[in-house]
Amino acid sequence: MDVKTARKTAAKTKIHELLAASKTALAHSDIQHMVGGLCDRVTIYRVLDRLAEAGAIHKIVDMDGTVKYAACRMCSAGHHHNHVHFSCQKCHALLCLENVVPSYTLPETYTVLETNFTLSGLCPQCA
Amino acid sequence: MDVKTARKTAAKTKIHELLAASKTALAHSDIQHMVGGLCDRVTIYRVLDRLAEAGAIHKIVDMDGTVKYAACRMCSAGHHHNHVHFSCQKCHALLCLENVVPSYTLPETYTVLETNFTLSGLCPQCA
DNA sequence: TCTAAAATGCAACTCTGTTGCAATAGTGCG
DNA sequence: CGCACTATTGCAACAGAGTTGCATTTTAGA
Repeated sequence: MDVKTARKTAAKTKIHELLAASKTALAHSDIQHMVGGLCDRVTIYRVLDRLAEAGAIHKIVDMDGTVKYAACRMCSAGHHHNHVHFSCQKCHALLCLENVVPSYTLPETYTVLETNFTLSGLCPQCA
Repeated sequence: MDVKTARKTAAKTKIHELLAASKTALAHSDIQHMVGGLCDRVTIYRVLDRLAEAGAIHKIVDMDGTVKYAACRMCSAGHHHNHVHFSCQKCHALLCLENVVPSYTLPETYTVLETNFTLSGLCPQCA
């Protein structure tokens, strides 16, 4: 049982701060640009993985296939990520609509473990 | 107004047939494997683009970011793609649940142009 | 049959993400 | 405080997906 104890590092702290401060989900390239030369490209990937693993952030795949990350905000209780994401086709921002939870009916034969609802269009700023 | 007239080619026919015959959505790599040496890797990309452009197939981004394609079946009327996709975590199949259409309520300030609902878990075969 | 343009093949390239390994730096303990 | 253990980082090299330019082939229509 070798339990790994996470360490506090500059990169981890900075990246988590950036995500927590951002109103929209950020792509790896956004983060890379924002941290400047603080750490390596690979480190960012690894930090994002660790933060996601730890449940501090969640990973979102946009409709166009780009991967983004957002800090978990209202996930404290139960930690479900079945809320809706909105992807703006103009400014390419991806935002979490934490309080929009869609409903659907599925045959019993399917076991749902995760959901991903993404709406695409124009956000309030770009409409 | 130079209208491009589409041509019927071996690659296009074959790829469309494959997609029409498949119960699940196929990735580029699946198709590449299935067509054998019939055509180049790049040609597959271009044919898929053209078929999607023509509305014969639609492009789906899976929850893990992989891109897949499926023939349009029930899209004849209105041609909306707001049905649900199911992604199996075990066999990695991606299937369209054409008759499952979720409902949700969104603030008026958002303009929705496209939707992408993907559920992930275990399909009837793998459950 | 002939021709314009659509489609293909090939090579080279970009972008995103991963992996192995040596070097660096937190963290707990004495 | 100083040490040891190991999580974390940087670097380089690699893998996979997708794109682009260009010369060549092929289709469809006249």
